[in-house]
Amino acid sequence: MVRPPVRRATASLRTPFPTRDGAGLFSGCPEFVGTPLAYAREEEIFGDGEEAESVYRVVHGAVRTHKILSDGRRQVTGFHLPGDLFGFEQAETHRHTAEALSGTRVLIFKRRQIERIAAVRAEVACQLWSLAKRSLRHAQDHMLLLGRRSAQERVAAFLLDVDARMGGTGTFDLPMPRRDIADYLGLTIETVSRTFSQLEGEGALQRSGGRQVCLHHDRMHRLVED
Amino acid sequence: MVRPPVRRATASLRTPFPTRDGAGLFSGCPEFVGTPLAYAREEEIFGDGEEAESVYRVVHGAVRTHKILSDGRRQVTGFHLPGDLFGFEQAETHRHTAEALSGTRVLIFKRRQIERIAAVRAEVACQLWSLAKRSLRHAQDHMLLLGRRSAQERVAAFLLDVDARMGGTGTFDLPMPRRDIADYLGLTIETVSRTFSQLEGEGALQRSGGRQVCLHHDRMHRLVED
DNA sequence: CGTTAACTTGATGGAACTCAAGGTTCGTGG
DNA sequence: CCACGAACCTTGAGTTCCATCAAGTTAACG
Repeated sequence: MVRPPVRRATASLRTPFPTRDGAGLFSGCPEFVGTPLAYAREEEIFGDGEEAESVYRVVHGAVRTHKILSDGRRQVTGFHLPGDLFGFEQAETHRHTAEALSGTRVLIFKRRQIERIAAVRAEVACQLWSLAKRSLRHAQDHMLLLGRRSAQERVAAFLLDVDARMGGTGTFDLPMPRRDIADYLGLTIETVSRTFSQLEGEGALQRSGGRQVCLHHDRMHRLVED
Repeated sequence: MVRPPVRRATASLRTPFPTRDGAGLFSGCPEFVGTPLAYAREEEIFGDGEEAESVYRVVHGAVRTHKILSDGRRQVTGFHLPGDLFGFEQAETHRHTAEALSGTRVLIFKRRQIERIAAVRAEVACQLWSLAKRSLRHAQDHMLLLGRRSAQERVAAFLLDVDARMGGTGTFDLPMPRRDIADYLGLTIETVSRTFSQLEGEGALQRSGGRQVCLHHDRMHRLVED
C-alpha cells in the first residue's frame, strides 16, 4: 500500500480560549484543572516519539490516534469524542500520534501533576487504573475485529459503535473521512466505500451527502456475529 | 473458517501444591500472598463470562487468553509466561478465556483483596495502573500488526517477540502449537506453516522437531518494518 | 462557479484461505 | 524397545476476498 507523503497540519492557530470549561473536572476530581486549547482540523496534537508531557480530554470535536510504519502503513488505534481522555502513556514518550479530526477543543492536564496526585491519592490512582482497563478492553475487542472479522462485519460493527457513542439515535454524521475509517478497520478506502454501498443495497443503512448515515439497527446487528 | 467443536479440557486434576512459591511477591508488595495452583495442558483457568474473582500470575509454564465468536472464529489476545500477570478485568466478569498451554503453575490473588488494598495504598494502585498501561501498549502494537502487516512480517515479529521474552538467545522451543500462533496472528495454521518454511528457506531461521527454532536475528529483523 | 479533495465504481491481480492429502512427532502400551 | 495411534505439522491445488490500479462522480470551499 503506497500512501501520499505525510499529511502535516499547516494551520497552527492554536487559540487558547476562556476558562468556561476550566471547571470541567477530571473524572470528578476538583483538583485537576485542565488548560483549554483548540486545534484546527488535521492539526497534530502530539507526535509519536515526543515526550509525553500532557494528557488530554476532548471537550468538543473529535481526535484520532494512530501508529504508523516507516513505509506509511497506518493503523488508527482510536477515535476520541467529547468526554474521552487520551494521551496516557506507559513510558516517558508518546507511542502514538494524535490529530484533530475537525476543529477541536480539549483540556490539557500535566502528566507529572496527575502522577503526583495519583501517587498520593489512592482513589485517583484507582480511577486512572480503571480508565486504562477500559481502554485495554476496547483494544482487545478491536484485535478480534482486525484478526478475525470480514470487511462487512468490520464496517457494520464500526457504524454501530459510532452510533452508540454519538447518542444511539441511528442517524448521525461520521466525524471522520473514509481514509481514517479504513485505517481504523485495517481495510482500504475502496473496500470501505464498496461496503457502505453494499450495506445500503441490503437496506442496512441510508446515506446522504457522504458523511451522514441512518442505520437500520436490526439489519445492522444481524451482520455482526458475536 | 470452520473449526472443530470447542476444545474443553477434560483433565481436571487441579492439584494445589505446597507453598514453596507462596512467598512470591505481587509486584514487590509483601501483603499479597498468592495461592499456588496447577493446571494441566489445555485446562481452562477461567472462562469468558465467568465472574472475575481472581487475578493470576504465571510461575511456571505458559497461558493463553483468547476471545471467541459464536461461529468459532478465535482471536488469541496474549500469551503469558512466567512472571506475567493476567486476568484483570474492567468489569465484574471476565471478557476472555484463559487456558494453560502446558502443565502450568500459577499464583492466584483475590481480585477483591487487591482492589481493597489498591483503594487504600496509592503506590499499589499506581503499580496496577502501570501494569494496565503496559498491557494496553502491547495491545496497540498488536493492532498495528493485525491491521497492517503481511503474514511474513507477523510471523517474524512474533518469533522475535517470543525469543526476547524467553531470554533472547535466539534458540528456543515454542511453547504453543501452530493453531495458537495462527489465532494470535490473525492467520490460518497453513499460512503460519508455509511462512515458517519460507523463512527457513530464506535462512532467517532453522527448525528442528516442529517446536524448536533457532533465529537468525539480523535477517529476521530486516523482515519487520517499523 | 471553478477547483480540489473526498468518495464511488469498475477491472484486475495477488496474498491468504479452504480443502485435501501426506508426513512427522510423540505418548502409550505391548 | 519398538509398534501403533492420534495429534500436530507441512505441502499442494484451487478459490476467494480484498488490495491495487484507474477512471469517474460528488461534495466542499473559496
